[in-house]
Amino acid sequence: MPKHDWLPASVRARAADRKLKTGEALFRQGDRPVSFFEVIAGRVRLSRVDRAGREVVLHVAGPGETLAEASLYSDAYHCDAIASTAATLRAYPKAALLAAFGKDRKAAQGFTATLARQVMGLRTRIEQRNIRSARDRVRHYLAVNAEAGVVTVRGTLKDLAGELGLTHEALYRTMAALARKGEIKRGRGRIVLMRGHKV
Amino acid sequence: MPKHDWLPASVRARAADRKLKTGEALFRQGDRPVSFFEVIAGRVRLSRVDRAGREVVLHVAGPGETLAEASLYSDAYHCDAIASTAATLRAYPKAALLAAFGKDRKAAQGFTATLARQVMGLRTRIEQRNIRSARDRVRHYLAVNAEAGVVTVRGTLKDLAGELGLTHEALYRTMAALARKGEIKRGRGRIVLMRGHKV
DNA sequence: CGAGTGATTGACTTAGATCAATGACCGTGG
DNA sequence: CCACGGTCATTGATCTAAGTCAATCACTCG
Repeated sequence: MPKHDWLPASVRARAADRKLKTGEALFRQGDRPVSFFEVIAGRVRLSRVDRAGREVVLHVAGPGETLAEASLYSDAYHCDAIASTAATLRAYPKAALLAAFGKDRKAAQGFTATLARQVMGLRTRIEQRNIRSARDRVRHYLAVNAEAGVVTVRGTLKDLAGELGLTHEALYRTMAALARKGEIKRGRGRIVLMRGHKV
Repeated sequence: MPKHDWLPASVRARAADRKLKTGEALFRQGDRPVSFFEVIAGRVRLSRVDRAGREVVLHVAGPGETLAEASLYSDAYHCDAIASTAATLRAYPKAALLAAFGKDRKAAQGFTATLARQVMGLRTRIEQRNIRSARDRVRHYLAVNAEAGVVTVRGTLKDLAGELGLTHEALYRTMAALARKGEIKRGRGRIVLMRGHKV
């Protein structure tokens, strides 16, 4: 997860927190962006309303995620941001941020590098979703996220299931099957990949 | 799709094209990045090899796409890039690009804005993949990509099926069903959303 | 005029979603 | 201190939507 360590102190100092109740809007399509947001707690969804009047969700941002970064470079939001749960947001003034980028080469570069890394990570996740089989999807996830053959699971398995685009039941079953076959070993919060198992 | 119009002429001038045969490597994990690549034709996959010796694909880049942007800010590739088909790549020297960003505020900002837009687009695609039902997935796609109620299909429907994470058969059937219900009207290369159909 | 590919539809199969139930583990408030 | 409500983890049974295999038709391109 991005640590936002590229944020210069000058901008951090001017951050303001804002709380939203469920269903409350942070901004609406067409509003002029004055801030750049980071989700501290809760969940906020970005959505549009289609011609048939239905809401189309573009993204759901959770804690640690950042919101509508493209709006930093445009003068109107192109979607609504609405709290899906009670939520706390950290608002960084857009002007201060842009000014900092102008002055501070490191800050601008840090921001760009963060985005570049995000792009690559997101593409990897999409690639993962192209895998139909639950087993191979899990294998792909494990292979991509392993450090020296060990995957550390942050959060609950239910969350992981969501990230993988599986139901939690499917994930439990798949993990159980892999463990049964000796492909992995499970411990609290960590999964060890056993190398050399027959494919 | 990104037009790369933020690329300053100074960098464009120093671009060099390179052709790869199927299976040929553009770069390998650990190599020092000297260029930033754009796919002109063909397909190139980014992948790693896991502990069990299997290749894990991180991303497949097609024409117009850009490769390993994060490597601009790191001094070693963290994956291999291998041509999946015969391919043509455009290489922009990393040093020239970075230098241009230092001098030319507009260029740096353009690059960052492009990345920001990509991040949002990719997140929307992931959101779409969270939708299980083929019908709703197609509906989501149409709603997100419609301009004034009309979606222009670029490329073949098979390609679109791939982008949606569906088999082409499933897509054909779903589209036929939506057309039958009067939800959409199809013409060559375009799909018209009919508003006011009952949900 | 074939050969190759996209578009389309049918029949069949299956993997994974859904519904459901149970046990383990908290935290918490009386 | 413990009983209770909540969530996670896990497993079983069932069902269905989408994948797979297959065939046909319309094109386009040398």
